[in-house]
This record gives sequence, C-alpha cells and structure tokens, in this order.
Amino acid sequence: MSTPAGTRRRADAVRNRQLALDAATALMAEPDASLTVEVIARKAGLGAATVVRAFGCKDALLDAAVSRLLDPVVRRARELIAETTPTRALHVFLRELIAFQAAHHAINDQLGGLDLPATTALRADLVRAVEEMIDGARHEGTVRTDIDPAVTTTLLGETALAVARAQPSCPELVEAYLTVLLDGLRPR
Amino acid sequence: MSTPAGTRRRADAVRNRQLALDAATALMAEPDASLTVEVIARKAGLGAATVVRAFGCKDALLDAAVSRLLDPVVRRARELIAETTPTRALHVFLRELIAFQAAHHAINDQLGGLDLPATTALRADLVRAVEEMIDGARHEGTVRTDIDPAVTTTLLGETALAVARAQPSCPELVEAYLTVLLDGLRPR
DNA sequence: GGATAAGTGAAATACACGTTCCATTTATTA
DNA sequence: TAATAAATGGAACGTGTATTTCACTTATCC
Repeated sequence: MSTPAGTRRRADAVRNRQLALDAATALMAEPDASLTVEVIARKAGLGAATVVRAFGCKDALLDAAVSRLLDPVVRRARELIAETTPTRALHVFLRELIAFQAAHHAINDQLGGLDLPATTALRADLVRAVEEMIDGARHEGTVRTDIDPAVTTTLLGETALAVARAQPSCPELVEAYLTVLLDGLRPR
Repeated sequence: MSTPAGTRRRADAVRNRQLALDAATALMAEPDASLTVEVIARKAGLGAATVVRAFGCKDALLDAAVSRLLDPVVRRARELIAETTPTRALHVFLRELIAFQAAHHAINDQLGGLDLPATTALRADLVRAVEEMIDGARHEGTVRTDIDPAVTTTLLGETALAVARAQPSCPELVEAYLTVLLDGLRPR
C-alpha cells in the first residue's frame, strides 16, 4: 500500500524525500523559522515543487516531520514507565517533555489548526503514557485523588506546554513550575 | 496631537471609527472568528477601506480593540487590591482572568507576533498588579517565598492563559488548576 | 442652498502563500 | 548506448490577505 504500486520509484526521489524531511525537521528546532515550502525546499537544496510532490501536500510533510520528532518522546515515556516508579517517571518525563517542547516550539506554535493524522495519533499515545504515570503515582500516594486522572493529565499537558513556550524569556520558570505543580499535586 | 491638526474631522468619520472598533471588539469574543479587515468591515456595515483608514492600518485597529477589552480587566485588578486582602484578591482575580481569557481567546491566539503598543502597555500594568497581589500574599504567609516574585507572576500568567485556552474542551480544568496551583504556591 | 473639503467603498494593486504545469533532465533497464 | 518512464524546478496559477486608488457622495460652514 506504501510500496511500488504499478511502476518503480526512482532512487533520487526517495533520497530527496528524505532531504525534505530532514530540512523540515531541522527547521522545527529553529525558533522563528517560517516553515514555508519555499524555505524548507531551499534548506533541502530542492525546488518547492519537488518537496510538495514528495509528500502530496505541505501538511503531509509537516505531519511526517513532527511525527519523527515526537516518536522518540513517546518511546522515552514508555521506557521510563518500564524502568522506574510511576512517581519518578512522571517527574523525570515532565522535565524532559518541557525541554523538548522548548527546543521545538514551532511544533506547538505554527501548527495550530492543522489536521496531522500521524501527529495526532502520537499525541494520543503520549497522553495515554502520562495517564499511566499519574495512575501509578496515585497508587503510590504521591498524587492527589480528588481530581479526575484525565483532567490531571490535561492540566499537566497544557501547563507544561505553556511553560515551555515562555521558557526562553524566563529560564527559572521551569524549576518554579515543577516545584509548584508537583507540590500542588500531592495529596493534602 | 490626536485632535484636529490643520483641518476638521467629520462627525461620520468619528462614528464609523467607533463602529469598526465595536465590530472588532465583538468579533474577539466569537471563537473561530477570522478577524480579517473584510469580516470586521462587514460586521460594522462599512467598506474595508473605511475601516483601515480610520486606524491607519489593521494592527492599530486590533491594538485599540484589545486595549478596550483589557482595560476593565486591569481596573478590576486594582479594585480588588484596594478592596480586599492580597490573598483574596489573587484568588478572585485569577479565576476572573481565566474566565476573561476563555471568553476572548482570539486575543491570545490570533495576535501572536504582532506589535500592539497600547496592548503591551496594559499587559505590563496587569503584570504589575498581579505582582503586588503576590507580594502582599507572601507577607500574609499564603504564598511561598522560595520562588522569585517575578517568576511566580510569570508562572501564573502563562499557565492561566494555557488553562483558559484549553477550557472549552475540558471545563473541569479551571477548578483543578486553581486547586493545584494555589496549593502548590502555599509555603511548605 | 452652494462651495468645498472630507469621507466613502468597489475595484485595483500588492504580496505571500500552496499548488500545478510542462519543457528539460536524469535514473533505470535492456 | 539507446529507449523509456520518472523526476525535477522555474514559472504560472489560484487564493486569501492588507492596502491604495479614485470617481462619487456627503457633512460642514458660509
């Protein structure tokens, strides 16, 4: 379904698709990059038409690029769940998530009202993983049980994103956030 | 400097300026409104050219509209500071601020990288007011003193905004946020 | 009411995009 | 190497914007 249908795919097309993906991914780590097809194409050393053709449309390219960045984050969440206690996993992961978001805030800023299927699926995976951490931490007695787990997850996700956004102009924010939020989440 | 320079200003021009401002202000309360000059003009019953001319450029109109919405919020902050204890002021204002932001999230979403002088000034006033509340609450012993007041203010502002954004899809979020954050802010 | 300058808005312009065309180039295979 | 289909990218196109133009309308003042 994704491999040769009736005809062959040329090697240079495959390589160029990869170049476009690399360029887009790299741009997402650059604050204030504009992420237009032109800019991505120039960075990849390709024409704009080639970049678009390789993915069908611009949004598909963005979806692929974001997914590639998000995938290791989801893996990391699962790894932490497997290797340590839920409480520790939650604390460590939250800090790492903020760092990731701060380093790629194009992902959150420029991609507001877009339909990116692969990205959406990965985000769901990520939410599931955090919910598992919170659920485990509740059983360990380190997270309050008077707030719905799903709401707690949303609260964490949204506020962490906000902190990541604002971090560039206030580096101390992250530590303050983690201190206040994790304290506030403890049972009374 | 803002009143008649060498010639007269016609009454209908003044009235139309007001209509444009009203239209823009109203649109900011409508979620998913597009805030283009065309849309604003149609809503005001005017031509696009008239709307632009009344303010010089679109951004100046947006600046005026946002300022008009933000001004009462700043006044309310000062009123609370004058009328009640810092701790109570902080709690009440935070809840009201979130409600305001949720009701006008066009202000936060569509106006990302714009230069809006009046709005920026008002935002600074608002930050100052919240800093006063936090400072007072610290002296009352309800807010921890191991975090810099400015950082605390930033933390409150950014996370409150995030919660307001997400509220539509999760109404319980606001109460959860206020509970967790204000608990987390208490001295240990 | 008439003269005059101010104001109006539909249409033209300018610009930044994503996307598509198509004449040319290039990989692939025999 | 020749034949063929795939791929390329500069240019054209379509769309959605803000802004400007200009022939016309209207408020203002005598």
